[in-house]
Amino acid sequence: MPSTLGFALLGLLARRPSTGYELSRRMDRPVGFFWTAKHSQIYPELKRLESAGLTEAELIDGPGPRPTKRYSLTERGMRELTAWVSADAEPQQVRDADILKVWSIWVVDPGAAAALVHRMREAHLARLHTYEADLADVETDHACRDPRTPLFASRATLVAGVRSRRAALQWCDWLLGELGGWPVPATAALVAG
Amino acid sequence: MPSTLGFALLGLLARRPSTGYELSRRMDRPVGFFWTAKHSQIYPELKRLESAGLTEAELIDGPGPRPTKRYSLTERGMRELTAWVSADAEPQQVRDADILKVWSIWVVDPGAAAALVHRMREAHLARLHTYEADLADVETDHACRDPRTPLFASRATLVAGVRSRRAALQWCDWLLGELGGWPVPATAALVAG
DNA sequence: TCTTCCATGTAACGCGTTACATGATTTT
DNA sequence: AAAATCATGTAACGCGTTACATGGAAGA
Repeated sequence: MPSTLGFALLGLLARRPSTGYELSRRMDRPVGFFWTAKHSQIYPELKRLESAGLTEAELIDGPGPRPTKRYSLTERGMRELTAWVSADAEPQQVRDADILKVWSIWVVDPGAAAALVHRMREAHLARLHTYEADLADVETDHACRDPRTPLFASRATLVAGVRSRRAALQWCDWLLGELGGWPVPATAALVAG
Repeated sequence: MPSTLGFALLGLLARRPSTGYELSRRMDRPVGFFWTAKHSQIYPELKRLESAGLTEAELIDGPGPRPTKRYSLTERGMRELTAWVSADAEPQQVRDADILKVWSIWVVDPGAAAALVHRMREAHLARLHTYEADLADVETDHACRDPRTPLFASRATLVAGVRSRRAALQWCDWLLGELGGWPVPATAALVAG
């Protein structure tokens, strides 16, 4: 069975055939918002998928010193993809370095803590704007309402992004409120006075 | 500079000194909700932190065949931790296999898609209950309101968990609504009729 | 007696990032 | 002429998981 990256590539190829380079470009967005890979990981994985019979390659004209291959899904590849989508997923554990940092936020004074949360808030806000712009773009096509279209699925992931970032923003605001009501250390108090 | 796991361990030791085994138990919750590690990763990392002068170990009585060491933070360790908390973090990229799966959800029929989203919804709900229970426990102690206490930071991370899971639940419900309005394939239609 | 828990480690492997390597075409 | 872009790969390294190894104490 392919790795998670393998299924991401199968998902890209199910939408349309591509070369390795195109796949590494297409990984950027919107799927790259939730799963990323560099080209150095993509090329070997494509070879593995091909030798597993899930994709097939056709040699085409290309610029570089090496031959260019256009990959597409085989029937077996499509079956593997649908099976993976339908299958029960074991619950994944979260890894969030920001929240880990907040878990140790008590070691700095509330002023420095608030500064940290402010920076996190701005990062979430910037990401929210990106998601919203891409979502607006997707929604100009009425096909995005039909669950059988790739565009519907892209829209669903972007909506997930928008909602999670809005929740993160609200959490930052809540946290700033909690930090704000407390006496600040000497330097900050002097500035305030 | 330590790895992210290193800072997680420094954060644990800043709260109280512990042996390697205790640290691997304490990684479970609440910090483990957002960063996990197995004991096989913790023991070598503790050695690295010690040789970097960020922690120090004291030999104590223990059961196993090997000597037991109780680790605690040095002054330098505490300084590294506060510097890391205060420092600007480079934006981390998200990795979410669930959303990746939804990004390919268009390859299955809307009935199977809805079943998948239902299972995701239940997983989020179960996690939400865990977070809420731990949060209720933390909030019995009034120290959780003071930003200079470890309990405040634990509370902040648990609130983050609650809010993100609630957002995920609402997204699942939205997605089920989008999937629901569409004609289902033969077998499901027969059951409905 | 068998299993579980306590307790500390090492080894092998897979996934992911950074860096190295090559060379044509297009842009500055 | 130099730099960026197109384009495809390999190598080295770090982080994380699974499996292996050891042995005492407590409970079923």
